[in-house]
Amino acid sequence: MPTSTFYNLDESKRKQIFDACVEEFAAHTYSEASINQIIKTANIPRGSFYQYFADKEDCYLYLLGEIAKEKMILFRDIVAKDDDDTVFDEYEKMFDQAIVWIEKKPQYYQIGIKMDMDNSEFIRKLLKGNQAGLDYFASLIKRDQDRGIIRKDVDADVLTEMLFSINRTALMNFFYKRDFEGMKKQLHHILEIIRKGSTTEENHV
Amino acid sequence: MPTSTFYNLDESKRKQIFDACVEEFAAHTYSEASINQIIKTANIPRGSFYQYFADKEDCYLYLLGEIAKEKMILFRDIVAKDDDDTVFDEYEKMFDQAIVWIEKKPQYYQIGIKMDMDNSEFIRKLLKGNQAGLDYFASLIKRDQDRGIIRKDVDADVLTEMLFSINRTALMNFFYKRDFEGMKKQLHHILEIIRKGSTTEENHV
DNA sequence: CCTCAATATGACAACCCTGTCACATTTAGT
DNA sequence: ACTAAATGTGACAGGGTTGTCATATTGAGG
Repeated sequence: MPTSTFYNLDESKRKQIFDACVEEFAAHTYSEASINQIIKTANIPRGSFYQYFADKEDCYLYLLGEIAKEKMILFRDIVAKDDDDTVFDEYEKMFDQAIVWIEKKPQYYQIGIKMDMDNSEFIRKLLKGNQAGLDYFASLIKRDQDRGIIRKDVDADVLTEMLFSINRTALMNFFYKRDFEGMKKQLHHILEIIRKGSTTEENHV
Repeated sequence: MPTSTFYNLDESKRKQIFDACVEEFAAHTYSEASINQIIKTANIPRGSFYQYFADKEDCYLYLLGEIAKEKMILFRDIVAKDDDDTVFDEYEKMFDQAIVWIEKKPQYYQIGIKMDMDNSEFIRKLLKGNQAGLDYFASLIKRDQDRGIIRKDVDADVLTEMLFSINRTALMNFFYKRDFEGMKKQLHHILEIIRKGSTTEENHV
């Protein structure tokens, strides 16, 4: 937690510091990010930084917290759920949301990428708790198996992993190429393959 | 290139240094790896390191070269090709090979993982040239489309990316869990889904 | 106006790192 | 045995990092 001193600051100064953190943690891994750089960008003296944050970890957690808040606000009312949606439909909707997020705040997304790239103990612990999404998707798949949409011999966990693995790659690609329509089409195509397979009917032995 | 002095060393001493490099670069990213640590592990003085290698890059390239040599030797005669193989069969064989490699030399594989994690200019350049495999697979897919095994409306590049993305995730998983049979089964299951799809026939509209 | 707490500040210690270089030692050839 | 080249060596310079702390400044209440 940042100190009360930090929260007593002008909002403009707080933003100045926040922005400097975003810039640094988007450009570098947690481990590689430099407080020296942050204070230089934010234009505050070294001592002040430590008046506001206990240390680098404190600063990083603050940053993640703020980003999570913004994300919450952005997506609060956007989630249009349709009970007829299959897991694939929901997946596509989620993907679209992710793309909106990336386009709106590319730097925040890059912070996530860099977070994934780090393998310090601190970050590994932080990432551990992030597997709720996986369970949610596995449950959707099971639901669709009960509805008779997905074959029962498909392993829900395996399919979940496939979807997440592909999602990761696709978002990464999007991030670098920024071809919104192309990416949506490509993902749709991938889901078609996962739905119906890639081989001709004769080969569905 | 290491200096001639290095190659004039006893093989045992060279191995000692090589092993220290493996240990360090398996545990840390290229950027994070420390020459200090290497010389400590190899038990050689600082000056000697620079008598053998121009710098860290030189040392790393030497390491990669040695590993590539070993890999070549290991796989020289193992590649049993069958003209009736589909791209999926070849893919599975490749996966098996990768698993053999990981089981034989887990540290070498980890060096690869750590290499992927680094994003220094030097490593990025190094990784650029590594996309030959992708093209090869795309060509196999097109071949199977001509053979009538894979549907023509499937985009070869998209399918290639799917396969590689999944491969990556699967190998990563294997690396951490080391469940050989489980992993093989899981990959087979994934390929079944990619072949035949995951939905019931009624839903193949 | 004066005092005391809150806040600002940059020099500093302590710890990393890499690459160099003058000097010591070993080895090979005459 | 003597010389010259090859090799071994660790102190050092110059750069980075984080977190601390004594001191300066500011602001608010009596």
